[in-house]
Amino acid sequence: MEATLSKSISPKRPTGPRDPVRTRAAILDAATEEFNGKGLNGARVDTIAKRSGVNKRMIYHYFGGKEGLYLAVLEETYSAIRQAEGDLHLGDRDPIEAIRELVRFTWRYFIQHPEFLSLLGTENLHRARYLRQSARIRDLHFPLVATLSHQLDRGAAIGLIRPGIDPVQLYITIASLGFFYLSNRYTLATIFGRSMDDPDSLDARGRHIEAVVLSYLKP
Amino acid sequence: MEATLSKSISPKRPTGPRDPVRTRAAILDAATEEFNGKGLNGARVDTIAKRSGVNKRMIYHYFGGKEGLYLAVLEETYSAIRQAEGDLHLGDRDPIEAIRELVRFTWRYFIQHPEFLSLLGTENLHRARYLRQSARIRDLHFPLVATLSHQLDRGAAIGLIRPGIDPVQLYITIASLGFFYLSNRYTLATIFGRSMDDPDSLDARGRHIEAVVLSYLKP
Amino acid sequence: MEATLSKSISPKRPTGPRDPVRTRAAILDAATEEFNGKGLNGARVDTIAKRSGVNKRMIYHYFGGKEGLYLAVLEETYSAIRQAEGDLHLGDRDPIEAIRELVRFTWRYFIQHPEFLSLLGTENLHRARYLRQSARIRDLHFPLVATLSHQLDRGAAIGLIRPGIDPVQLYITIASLGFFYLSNRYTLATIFGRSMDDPDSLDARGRHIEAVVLSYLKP
Amino acid sequence: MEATLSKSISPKRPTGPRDPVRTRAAILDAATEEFNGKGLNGARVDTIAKRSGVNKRMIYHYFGGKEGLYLAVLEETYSAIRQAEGDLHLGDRDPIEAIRELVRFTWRYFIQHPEFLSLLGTENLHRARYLRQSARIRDLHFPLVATLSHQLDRGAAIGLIRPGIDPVQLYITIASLGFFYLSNRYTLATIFGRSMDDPDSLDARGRHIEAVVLSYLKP
DNA sequence: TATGAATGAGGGTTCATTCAT
DNA sequence: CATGAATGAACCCTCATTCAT
Repeated sequence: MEATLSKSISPKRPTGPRDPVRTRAAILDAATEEFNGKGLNGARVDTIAKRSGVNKRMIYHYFGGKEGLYLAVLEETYSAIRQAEGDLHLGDRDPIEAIRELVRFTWRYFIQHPEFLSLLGTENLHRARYLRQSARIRDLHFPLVATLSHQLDRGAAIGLIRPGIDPVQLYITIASLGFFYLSNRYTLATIFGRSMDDPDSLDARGRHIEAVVLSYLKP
Repeated sequence: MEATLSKSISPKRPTGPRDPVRTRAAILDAATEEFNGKGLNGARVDTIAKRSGVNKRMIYHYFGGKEGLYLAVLEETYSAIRQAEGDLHLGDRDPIEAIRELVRFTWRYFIQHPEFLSLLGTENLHRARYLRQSARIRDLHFPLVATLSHQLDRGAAIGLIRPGIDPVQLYITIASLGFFYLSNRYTLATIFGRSMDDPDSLDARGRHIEAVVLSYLKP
Repeated sequence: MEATLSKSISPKRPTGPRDPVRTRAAILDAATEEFNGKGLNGARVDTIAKRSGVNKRMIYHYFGGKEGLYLAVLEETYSAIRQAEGDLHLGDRDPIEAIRELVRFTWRYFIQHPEFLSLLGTENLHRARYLRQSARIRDLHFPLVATLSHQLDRGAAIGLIRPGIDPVQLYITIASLGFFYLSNRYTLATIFGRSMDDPDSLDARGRHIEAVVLSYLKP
Repeated sequence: MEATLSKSISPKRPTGPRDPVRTRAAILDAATEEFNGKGLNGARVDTIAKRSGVNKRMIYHYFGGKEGLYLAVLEETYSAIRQAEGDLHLGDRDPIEAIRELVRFTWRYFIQHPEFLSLLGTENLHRARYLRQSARIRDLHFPLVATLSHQLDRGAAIGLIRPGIDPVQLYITIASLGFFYLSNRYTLATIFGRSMDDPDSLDARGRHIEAVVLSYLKP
């Protein structure tokens, strides 16, 4: 998605006169790239302006400032994953299948969206000071919990899933197993002296995660 | 440990005349506190100097600069957890007991040492650029892997543990389940609208983690 | 020229709103004064900013940094002397006359432009590390060598000038005789206990230089 | 001379306890090297201490400070060239021969002692502020002027040398022709795009200088 | 005599943001 | 809507020098 945007918007050519939508998108896109891997403090407003081919002043016009821009990026990022998650229609499947699919999707999404991991890391370093200001963010997560809760109940009722599992706890576990591996892969590779990045390692981790979660679901 | 040092060294009083060991320790201590929660870019050398009660120049004298100091903090932090881990003497216990103890210890340690989580987050944002320069770091982790491997083998031999478990994979999982919850508790609390910090929640998470890991070990 | 600029731009009054050309010139002017007599290391960016009446940040905006500014000053300085030299139209005169004029001009120019001497001294202390990065500098000196070469050939052909004189060697000699006297006048005055600065001494040196060069030209 | 000292005093090994003469010499030697090519501002007291294998405090003990050390280096440097010059016994030769020998010696000495050129450049950048404080410096130069004056008079009396030549003026010219070429060789090489450093170029310049001076002497 | 830890005053540079056009 | 020159506050780091041992 990011690559697509990068391709469609030349970083050198100005966005052209008077195209607010495009200007806004270009800024957001460049900002996502810059905040990812540089953090909030490390990111440079100048770099974002240059990369987006937009005048620096526009960032203040559209987003109020660096922090406003950062929050917009954060919201956009969360919105994107929940959107993709919703497209899975997990509610329509069998309980075990639904959870297995969520596990696989989460792992895949984390691999394909390093900016999601990075931005969350940054935001937690700041103790969610910015995310907390978001009005939309809570609502974005109701469906996920509701669906998971529904499937756990159904699975427990027919004896396929251990009863009493907290859906939030379970989701955190599903996310944990992939998130930590990927976001900490650099230090992990260093301390264990072993690549974490190559396709084989990623596959092995994916299978391991699935095994861990499904073992836990068993009654 | 940090708390202890913080208490014994007044931030206002100078470290006293000519006490290199104490000066070095005071700097390291203040730096750990500053890098934790501010990150590498956000941390201020001036603040570290002021908090440690030593002249700013001494930081350059002892650590070469901000980055050298940061690396020293990182090494110290890793060293501390591996040290505490070693004190558990996991090799002397029964396999399941040893792993259960490692799970509990890890969770406890993460709770009590937020600076460990924070520093690792920061270092991974920088893709382990600094940690990679450390010569000692690999050696620090041999014992952990060796012990875990040994216990997994023993457990598998007597039919108590599922065979074929990769010890590194397992350790990453054990760490994941606590690390992600704690380091991301701020965004998690925000998106799920539920406290993650109170004792009850921490206890519940601890029990959940233990259940997940032990389910997975079962043959 | 420098004096003129210094007069026209008050060091206290800001350069006025939004006048890039003037801002750039003001910085360059103040920098020439500061590098002259302080050297590269001794010069202070703060002083340059203050003297030029512009914000310190602008120096980085226009010149990239202290060293970039220094190189710009260097190029400007070289450009100025070659420009003035070109205005003599030495190619249009008789050979001996042309060289005599070059000798006189060079001496006069060195007296009137102490910053030229000083900057070259500084740059040679640094082994031309900065000048070497200049793309324009070579081209600036082609005409001088060409003209001198032409006149030496003509003079030799009609028997007025000793044949076989290397134009570069001759130019270096012409410059030497004035440059060394002026740039080293402070130590020379000290070791010989005799003023080198007063008009009479300067006149005497000028006549001496002319005599030396013309003696050498004779066949 | 410098090389000799550098060889006899290991930069790593401390000068040993209680050897004032050796300590002083080691500092002076390292300082000459550091001031040469770095200038007064660019030179670092720490570097001098490290290179001389002597504690930094000793520099303050023996020379009072950086500037005192610099002056000592300056005096030492002047003293060395005048000493070597005196060893030529120019007063005992024929006039033309004596001057030719002085020209050759000066050129050779400048080539072999780049620190002499560099230090004089530095000192003149500071308008001889430090050298002027030296009590010895004047006396060091009497013999040179006296000898030169004597030989010029003798040569004029027997019709071999143009009468009325000012010995100081002549000496400055002799020094100029070599000094400028060597001290400015870096910028000269850059602007003329031609090496000034190789043996052939140095030889050519030496012959040129001799020709210029001798042409001028002719009645 | 000798050591090296400690100091305080700045040096160059960077940055988010504002302002005139 | 758009530009990029201009700003001032800090930030990291350096250095000559002094002090306790």
